[in-house]
Amino acid sequence: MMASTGQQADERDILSRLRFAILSLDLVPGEAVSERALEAQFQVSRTPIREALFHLVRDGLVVRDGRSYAIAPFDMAEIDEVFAFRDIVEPAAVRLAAKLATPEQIAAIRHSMNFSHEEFTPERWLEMGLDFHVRCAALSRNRCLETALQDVTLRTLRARWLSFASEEGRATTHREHSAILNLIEARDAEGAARAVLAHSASVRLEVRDAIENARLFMGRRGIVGE
Amino acid sequence: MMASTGQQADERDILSRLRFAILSLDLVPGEAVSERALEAQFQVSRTPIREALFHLVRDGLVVRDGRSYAIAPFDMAEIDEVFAFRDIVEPAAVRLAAKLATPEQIAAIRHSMNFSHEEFTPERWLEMGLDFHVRCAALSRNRCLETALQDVTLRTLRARWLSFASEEGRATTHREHSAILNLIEARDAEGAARAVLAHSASVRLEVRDAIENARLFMGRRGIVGE
DNA sequence: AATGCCGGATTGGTATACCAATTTCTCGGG
DNA sequence: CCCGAGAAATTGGTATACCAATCCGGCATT
Repeated sequence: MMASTGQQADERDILSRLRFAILSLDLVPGEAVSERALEAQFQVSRTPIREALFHLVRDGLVVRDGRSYAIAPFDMAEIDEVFAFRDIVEPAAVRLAAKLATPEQIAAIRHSMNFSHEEFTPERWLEMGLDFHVRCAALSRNRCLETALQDVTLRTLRARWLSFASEEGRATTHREHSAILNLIEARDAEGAARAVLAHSASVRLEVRDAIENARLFMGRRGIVGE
Repeated sequence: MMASTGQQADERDILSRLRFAILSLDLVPGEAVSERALEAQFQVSRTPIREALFHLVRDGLVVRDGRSYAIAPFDMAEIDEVFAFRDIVEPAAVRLAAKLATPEQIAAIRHSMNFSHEEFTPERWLEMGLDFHVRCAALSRNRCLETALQDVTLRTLRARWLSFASEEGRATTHREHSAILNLIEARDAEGAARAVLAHSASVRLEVRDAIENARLFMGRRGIVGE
């Protein structure tokens, strides 16, 4: 069946618990799930399970085929689309951010960035939810940009989770994020846009590697596309 | 209480019925709603009502303040953000569309466009749901672009509904849409991008006008922002 | 042995019952 | 007349019961 994660009734809400189970590959990509099985596993009734599943479908971690649910497989094609999309939207977002961000906002991002980097635990990294890119997008003062980036960021959540397993990957990310933030602070819109594109390209490669490495752990159904 | 729309139990699913009630201003922007009141009005149990409300919150037609629901007021600031976002994303989408669209896809869009224009009924226009912009975005073969445009299009749904009350507004829209589609067909990526921007600007003005005109019908809570 | 049909088990969708928290109303004291 | 305390009603959140559709397996027939 499944491992240790979700048996005793945590305090955390069911959405977080389910998401964690998916991200940690406790629930296998490509595998079918049913509301009732989850109800039994997580010891909550179907109503909140259903609600959580809605969110997870929306976030792309669960897919529906007709009436039945399945854990979303890794979709290489989708990942390419996500990064292509980000390359359109994120440069525009940081250009605006470079114009509009206040020093306080920048400091706040830098603080939580360092905080979560120095004392890294999967739960914290996940709980904080809004990550760097979403918070930068928020600096653009355009909620559409912010939520679009958030949606799209969520779709690579599992892959990033995989690639964040190594301290090295985290360090690279932290360095590039710092650089972007500095450029925003310096009001260098074009520089920030370029840095974002470069960062995107490197993360894209990392993510694809991480999935390839995880390929062995997953059945043929676990990875699709391309 | 409320007008004629939703009393007898239609066949249509509750999400459509609720959305229609909101779009037609049967449910007043800014007004509080409760699951139980809707349950009584629409003669379905709270479970599907909750589900529908979840979708409507996601689409921006309903807002949550703490635990309670309210019909989303028109938000002028949000509308500006929506159009700013579209001006970033849509040109990129049609550029890709101009590269990738097949003649069949273009013909399909043109057909349903003319179809829904010639024999216009509010229900059909609404039911078809995916409208021109979303379908064009789909031509980019990037699902992120498609869903981002869809999300953002939904957020101006009520405003466009208002502006589509006049045959004149519909005709203008139809003409501009045709022009964009022709440019895509001609593989003129830059021309299509320019046409989209021009169209966006004109629609933006139309939409703001429509809301201003509707201002009188709505209480102070019905319009916020700016 | 292969196939097709039937029945039970499982599924998601819906209705309803129950609860705790919040809001609203009322009524008494100042 | 105003204000506040407490009770009653209303709210969203959750659990559960019920239903119809679907899926699956086994048995009978060929």
